[in-house]
Amino acid sequence: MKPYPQKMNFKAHTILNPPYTDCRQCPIREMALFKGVPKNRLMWTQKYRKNQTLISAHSTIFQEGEQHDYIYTLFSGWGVLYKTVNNNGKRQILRFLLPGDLIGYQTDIEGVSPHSAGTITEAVLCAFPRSQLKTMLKDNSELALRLLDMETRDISLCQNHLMAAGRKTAKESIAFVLMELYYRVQSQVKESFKSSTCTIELPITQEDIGDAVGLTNVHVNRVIQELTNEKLIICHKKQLTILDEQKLSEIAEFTPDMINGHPLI
Amino acid sequence: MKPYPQKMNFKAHTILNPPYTDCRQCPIREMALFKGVPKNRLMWTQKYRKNQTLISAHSTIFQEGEQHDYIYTLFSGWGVLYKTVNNNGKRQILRFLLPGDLIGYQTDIEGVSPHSAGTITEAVLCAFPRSQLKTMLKDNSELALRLLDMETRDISLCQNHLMAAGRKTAKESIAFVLMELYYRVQSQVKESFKSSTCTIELPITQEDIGDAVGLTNVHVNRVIQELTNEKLIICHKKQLTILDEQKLSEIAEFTPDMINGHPLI
DNA sequence: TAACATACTTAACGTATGTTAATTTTATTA
DNA sequence: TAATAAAATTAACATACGTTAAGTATGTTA
Repeated sequence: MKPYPQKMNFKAHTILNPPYTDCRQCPIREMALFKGVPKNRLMWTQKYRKNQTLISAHSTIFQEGEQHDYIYTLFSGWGVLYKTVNNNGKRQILRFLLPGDLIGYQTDIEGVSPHSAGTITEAVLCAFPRSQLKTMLKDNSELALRLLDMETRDISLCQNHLMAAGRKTAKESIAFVLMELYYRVQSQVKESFKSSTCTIELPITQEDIGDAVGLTNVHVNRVIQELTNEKLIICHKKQLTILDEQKLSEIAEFTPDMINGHPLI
Repeated sequence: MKPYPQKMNFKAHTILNPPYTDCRQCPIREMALFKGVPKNRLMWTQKYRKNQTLISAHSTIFQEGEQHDYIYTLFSGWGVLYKTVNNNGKRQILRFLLPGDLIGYQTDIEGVSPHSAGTITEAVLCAFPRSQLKTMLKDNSELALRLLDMETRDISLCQNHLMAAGRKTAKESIAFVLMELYYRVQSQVKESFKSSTCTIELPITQEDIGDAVGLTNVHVNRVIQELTNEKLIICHKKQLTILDEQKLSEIAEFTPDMINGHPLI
């Protein structure tokens, strides 16, 4: 197997054009860290935040082993958190990042990140200095509790993910990834749209799916063909349609409350 | 493969003989949740905690899908956090539990646990009502920050574990598990003993190791024989000796600061 | 100490998934 | 629109790990 390129095919962190949004007007705030903070107390966010940055697809946000002084909120687009096994050059995707997700909070005591973060699609990031966050958490226990909830959700996602990678067959774990992403996306769209469609935009490659659960792109393709032939899904041109939610849930052993049981809204 | 028994061979949660320890005198407090709380403010812990319970080896603490009103601190002994794949009966160990570890904080919004917890050896647990903890966290931002640090460490452990299960070979991932446990145990013993020995008590079975990284007990055995023949380890009668820390670290891609970078003491 | 259960060890064989490589489809850029 | 790169698809073949099973060592209980 061709090892995952060390220098990535990612273009270096490219800031294309920084737009700007007032935190008080932020349409995704209820999914993000500052959920529930009253608008008149969003002064500090306004004061300390960097302007938003628009980043091209397949860029690096930060790399494993690096220090970085900012923590980020994904405002729009998809991203990915991953680690690379140096011995064999393989990549393990730890998590797909969707709007509202916090990126870069985790570091060791020296501020070094244990994983890399990058974009999958073009994306907009909000940034906040880590030092400021620490102060804010100390002074504001509600914010600390909110962050605690987010980290607790991340542990649950990671544990489910671990079970998929460690103990599920290829078919089960691929079904699991698809269902998880399907529900995470669905939980972000408005209630009114939720039941109206069973198709989502899925901007990831089959290699990404494989790197999430420890399979090769070739084998992921075999399984996706199988799921397609069984009329469980249609997965084509970055669109995923779930044809048989019931059966797919059984194969994946996925229940919607793995997502909805840890709501971020 | 024989599926992991649904009803476990675990004896039902057996309280053998409840000892008692004053929180203010607790010898492991610096590794546990209440680290750093001044002794004169440990009143609430004294007031609300249940007496310690001594639990026999291979018992269930709580089960996946159950509600439980207490959160626990492992005072002594080893435990394990796991999930079971219903489809194929396999067990995925999420984490080995060592003294100081917090058990049962994670639940969904209805208070249902996403995983099971059990003991490996005889163990002593401290218990605290979940409802009280919530209040304490709100009133005491230091405690919330401490819990946040513990959860952040758990995410890191889980992410490393995920990489081992998903992208490492059998040899690499088994070496990884051994190194992680070796360092976690070493980080718990006093500084003075640290360098004096490279042997630890390892009370787990080869099946446990397999269930942690997605391998069968037979294959774990093959690899352990291989590591033994290469004079990297001695693993016999629940004792593990690291003969070549350097080489083993390279195989596992394990660095001590994966543990020490998130110190709980 | 005997009897039993659990864990470890080893071997022979099976299979799910990996590897390589060629072809086709889809996306990107000139 | 043509030219090129990236992703998906398919086939033939290779292998790391799983399965089964039998034997040995170790731990536990009567």
